[in-house]
Amino acid sequence: MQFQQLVYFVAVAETRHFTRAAERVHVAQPSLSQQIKALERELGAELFSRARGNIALTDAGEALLPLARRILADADTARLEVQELAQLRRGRVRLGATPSVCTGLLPEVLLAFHSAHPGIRLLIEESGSLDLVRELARGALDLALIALPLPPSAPALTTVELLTEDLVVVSSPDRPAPGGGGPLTVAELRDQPLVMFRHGYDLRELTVAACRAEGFEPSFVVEGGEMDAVLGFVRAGLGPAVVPAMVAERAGPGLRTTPLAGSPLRRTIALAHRTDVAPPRAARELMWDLIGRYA
Amino acid sequence: MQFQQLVYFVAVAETRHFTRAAERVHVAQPSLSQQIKALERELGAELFSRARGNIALTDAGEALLPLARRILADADTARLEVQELAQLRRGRVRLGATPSVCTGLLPEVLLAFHSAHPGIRLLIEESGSLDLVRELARGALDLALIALPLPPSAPALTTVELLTEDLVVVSSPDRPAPGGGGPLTVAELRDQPLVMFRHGYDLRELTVAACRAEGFEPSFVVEGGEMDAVLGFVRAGLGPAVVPAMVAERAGPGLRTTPLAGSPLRRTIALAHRTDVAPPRAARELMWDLIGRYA
DNA sequence: GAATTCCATAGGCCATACCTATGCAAGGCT
DNA sequence: AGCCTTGCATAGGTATGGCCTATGGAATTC
Repeated sequence: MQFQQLVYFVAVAETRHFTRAAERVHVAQPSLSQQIKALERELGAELFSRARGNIALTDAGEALLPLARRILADADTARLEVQELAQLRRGRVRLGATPSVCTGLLPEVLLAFHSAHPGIRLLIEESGSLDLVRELARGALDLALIALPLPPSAPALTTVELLTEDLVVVSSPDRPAPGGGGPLTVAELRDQPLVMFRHGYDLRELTVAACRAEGFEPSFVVEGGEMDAVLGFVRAGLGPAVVPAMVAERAGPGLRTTPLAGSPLRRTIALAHRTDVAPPRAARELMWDLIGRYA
Repeated sequence: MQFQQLVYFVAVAETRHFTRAAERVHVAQPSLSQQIKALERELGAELFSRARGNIALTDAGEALLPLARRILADADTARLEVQELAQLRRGRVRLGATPSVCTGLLPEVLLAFHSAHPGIRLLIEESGSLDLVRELARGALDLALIALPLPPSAPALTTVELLTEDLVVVSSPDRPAPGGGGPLTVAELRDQPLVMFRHGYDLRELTVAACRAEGFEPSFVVEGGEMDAVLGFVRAGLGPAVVPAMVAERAGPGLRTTPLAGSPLRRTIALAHRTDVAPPRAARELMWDLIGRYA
């Protein structure tokens, strides 16, 4: 059984006429006759009663017709669906990102991507790098934006470095500037109880690690909030916080930004995906957008 | 798109392995690779992510898989249904017959046919010849058993004469034999009020026509019943009736059968079907049974 | 009865599906 | 580290078979 044969069969069934059916499907009449005959031979039953000028379906033809139509409709549907996926008219991207990335660089990229491909659903998972790597490995995510280096448990992931950004100290302009106004050193944070993120933010691990490298354990005024809450606490004057420069820029008014001297605190944001399976078409497109914009 | 390509595609999707999929569908691995590639080219999208030892469906492949399965299942269903029809494991015969034929010759034929082909539904329409011919022409019947000659309105029907049978007079043994015991002439029915069938029985038209040919109009004790009722009335002694010899034979005890002298009353039962369309396979089989048994 | 209509058949051509042999890249083993 | 195995892709040759044109043959029409 072949798709062409079914097309021919349906054409004859609908026109009740071999010659006109042949015209409709754009083949010579003998070719159509042959294929109908081949189909009949394969199925072991006549499909049409060929009375001169009165072609009619036999009972076997009657039984085949609805199935043939459905098969052809399914084939059309398949072509259409696959094409829509390929042309990014449909689909989804499951993107994981750390909270600071979600706040910082994602919004404008996602806006541009969504404008270009309005049919693609964007599913964002906001988690710590560790969780994101696990979700990637499980296949629950197509892509993830994480801070390098990868956790040691990382399975076979491919990473593309997108950007390295400095971390800065934000504080309330209503309070004395930490360190007196100029660039700060990490050591100067020793006496500054910080507003700190909840566990899971790699910013937290990064900051704590930098303090420990300077020989002290940082102290926290308050800890546990998400990005927005932390900025709010800082703005209210609870204390300074260490955030990515990009976040500080966008945080709006009411915050003073102080760079860290010699940029000892940086982080590298990378795009990660599984090495063993290529990301879906839509995800590859988003990867391109990200790489083109930042790398 | 071709059925083979879908078969190969499903095999690879299920085994997640080109080489094993090739074994499963009994082709060489390069052939399978080529066909998958051809399918991907036609659809305009990759269907598998070919990572060494980890073949996985892409999103396009995910979209295609359920449709491919359904198409293949439909194709199997089509093959099966058509075969079952062809092998008389399923199907139906719509058979029309006059009431006397239904009573007389149909039962044993239908029993034999049903035993041979238990999957075939038998739909009997019991009507007068005129109605049967009309139903045949409409395509509402596959076959009809009618009394010849065909009504003048008969469209293009092919008839096969099955049998010619004498009509006989049945009467109650408790009453004096009509005509005194020997064979009767039609003329002798002039003084015999008959038990007569309802309109629609060709036996009625036949009998009345024979009487008129002898120059008299028959009179009826009672009229309007079906075959069983008529026999019952005769058995009860209401009067004699003219019935086919075959019916008289089967009518059981309680009836006296008197032949008509010189067999002036006969009828020919024929099998009729449309000339322009061949009857379905099952109907042809039943035709063969009828012709083999009676012609 | 000649013409027309319409499906089937015949024969040649070419596309393509299949095969075997080989290439090439990635792990795994000694 | 280097060889071997595994596994998909590629190359080239063969043959099946689908499509074409030309023709046959039966039934209907004028």
